[in-house]
Amino acid sequence: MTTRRGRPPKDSDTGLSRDRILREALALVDEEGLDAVSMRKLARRLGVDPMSLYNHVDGKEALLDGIAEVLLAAIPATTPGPDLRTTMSALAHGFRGAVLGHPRAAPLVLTRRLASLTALEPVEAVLGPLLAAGYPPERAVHGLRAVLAFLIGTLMREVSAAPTFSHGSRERLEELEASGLPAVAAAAPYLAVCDHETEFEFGLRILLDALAP
Amino acid sequence: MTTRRGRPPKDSDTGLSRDRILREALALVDEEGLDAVSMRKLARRLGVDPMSLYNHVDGKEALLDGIAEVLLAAIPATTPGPDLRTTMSALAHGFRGAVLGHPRAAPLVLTRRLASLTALEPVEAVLGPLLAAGYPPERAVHGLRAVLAFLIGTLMREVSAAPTFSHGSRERLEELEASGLPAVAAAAPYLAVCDHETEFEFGLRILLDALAP
DNA sequence: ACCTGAACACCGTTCAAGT
DNA sequence: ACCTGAACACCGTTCAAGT
Repeated sequence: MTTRRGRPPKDSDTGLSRDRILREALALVDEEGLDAVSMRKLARRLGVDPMSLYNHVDGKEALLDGIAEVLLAAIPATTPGPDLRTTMSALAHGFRGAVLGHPRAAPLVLTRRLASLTALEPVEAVLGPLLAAGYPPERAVHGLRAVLAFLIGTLMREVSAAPTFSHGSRERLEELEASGLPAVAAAAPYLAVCDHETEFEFGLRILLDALAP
Repeated sequence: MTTRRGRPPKDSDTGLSRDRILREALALVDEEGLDAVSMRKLARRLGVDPMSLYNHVDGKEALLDGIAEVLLAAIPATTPGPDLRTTMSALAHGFRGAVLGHPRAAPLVLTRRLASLTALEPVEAVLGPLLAAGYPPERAVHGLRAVLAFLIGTLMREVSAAPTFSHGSRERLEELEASGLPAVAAAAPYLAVCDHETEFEFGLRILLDALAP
């Protein structure tokens, strides 16, 4: 909220800026999905020539990276809790919350190799307590990566961009039962349904049991 | 290798078929990457009008789903081993091998919600031993899903479509050390490097310790 | 320093026509 | 049943021109 060098409020209406572009782009993704994003459509929404965007953003790929970074920046800062387990759990939930806040944009975070160092604070917040608890740094990093891999995989599923054997349709259940595969048939009622919340907690618990007992 | 109703060998040269299209598409992805895939370019490679593809494939999205299923079909059949742990480990390695066989196509498998029931045999191969060992089906499914989430997340990273804090560049190391974040700086040498093989084994071991002790 | 618009080389897909 | 090609409504980005 620092005043902006006396420029008139025009700035936030017609004045373009990387920030305004990224915010509008995220809104576009939220409303119409990732596939609907195009430089031209985004420019139309901003009331601007498509080429004007290139003054603030390095092309479409960079635009998508920018959106991903906006999401990452929304991970709430986490102060170390009473023990390792609760801080790690809080961070995992914070990451999940930030990503699920914009489900249609989520694949950008989960899928792109981000070059920048956004999201380094959350890493510090995990690594700090682990090191303080006496974990050797190498093992701490392995642990961090295992949890992160799990988070990325579950979130991809939650956001419905990854394979499940579900979405609870009646037919799905019948297909599974008729598959001719005995174990699949026996577990069909559970395969046909997927409660993301409990799947998330289940996997996270297992990992934290192993890492922060 | 069943003979094809006496049609001349022409079939595999100019004759189009879903199979030939998918094989050529996978080759195209392997050579030029996912972004290079277009119906028109694929048709050019097949020496055919772009519109001819639509006689065998339902559009571009369906084409990409088809490629993903080709990859999934390459998961080697796994016969149950001596114990739970080795069969589950074998399956995880089989999945990883199939995906890493076509790294540039991998995101298709890891990222798309597949409608079809390909890859149901691997599920049977995991669930069977779990149920036989007395696991309640609900818990078996949770376990399966936790492992799958981890696999998807790690593979996404291996295939370089997901965030890391590495690829072992000298500068990366220095950036991390200069980040001002003490734990990040302390663990910098390990953060700057990522051996996919050992990360994979580490995470898998933890999960299997919890699921098949 | 920023914005514009024409132009280029592409896309996926519909549709009517051919064999 | 399968293949074709013109046509439509889009793309991302370069480049020269404006202010």
